[in-house]
Amino acid sequence: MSSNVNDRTYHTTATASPPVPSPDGLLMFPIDWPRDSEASPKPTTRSKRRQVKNACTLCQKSCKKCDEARPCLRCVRYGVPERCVNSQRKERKKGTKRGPYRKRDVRDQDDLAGLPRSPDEPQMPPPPPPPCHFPTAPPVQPVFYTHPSLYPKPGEQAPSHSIVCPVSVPAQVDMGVPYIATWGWGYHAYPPHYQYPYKGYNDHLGVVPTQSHMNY
DNA sequence: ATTCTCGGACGATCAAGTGC
DNA sequence: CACTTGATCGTCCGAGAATG
Ligand SMILES: [Zn+2]
Ligand SMILES: [Zn+2]
Repeated sequence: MSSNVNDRTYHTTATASPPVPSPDGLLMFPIDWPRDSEASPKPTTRSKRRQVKNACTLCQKSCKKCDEARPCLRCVRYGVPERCVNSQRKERKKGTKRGPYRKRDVRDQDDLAGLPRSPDEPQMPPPPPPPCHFPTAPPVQPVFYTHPSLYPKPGEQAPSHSIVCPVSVPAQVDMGVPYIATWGWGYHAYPPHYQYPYKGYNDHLGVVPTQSHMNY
């Protein structure tokens, strides 16, 4: 046991702080995710991780935190609010036999753990693969822009301007949206009909270009 | 150093089982 | 019927790999 995973102390005190060097692009910025309503004064008490009921497809694909709003904060931050849609949830299986239940006070006999509930109940032999991470990303146009209204019309000159973004954006963007990061407070915008100008862009899993992809 | 991938812990949901 | 149990499904943390 190298790092006790039960020891997770979610950053309950991470509110209104400067950008932190986190590998997570979005969370590098002081997005004040409401961890738990009653944030205990002591960071020693682990607060429960709050999950949204339904992440958007892009956050889901990136295995990153979403929020209830549509468009979600991530999509807004990355300038693709129109692509922020709820992911589909599949219906739960019905008709599965479960066998008799145990009572609360008789559990924790520690040898009961792992034993089948019923002698004739095979209880889930093959665990399916984890649902996280789409096998393949849906085809996305490798383009990026700040807002659809900013698209030049097809045939126009390639934009050499840069559009100021009111919020700074992270260096790492792993959500499945086309986006170009900038290091500072502005970023360039390109209309969808332009070719992706960067090399090394990995469209697989919807990865988007980052600082290292920029070479112009 | 920075970016990206993804294993798996954790949380939410809800049908099956239980008791009245 | 309401309540409890626990399997299932989904979210997303964060370590390690990959890349420049
Ligand atoms: Zn989202
Ligand atoms: Zn979204």
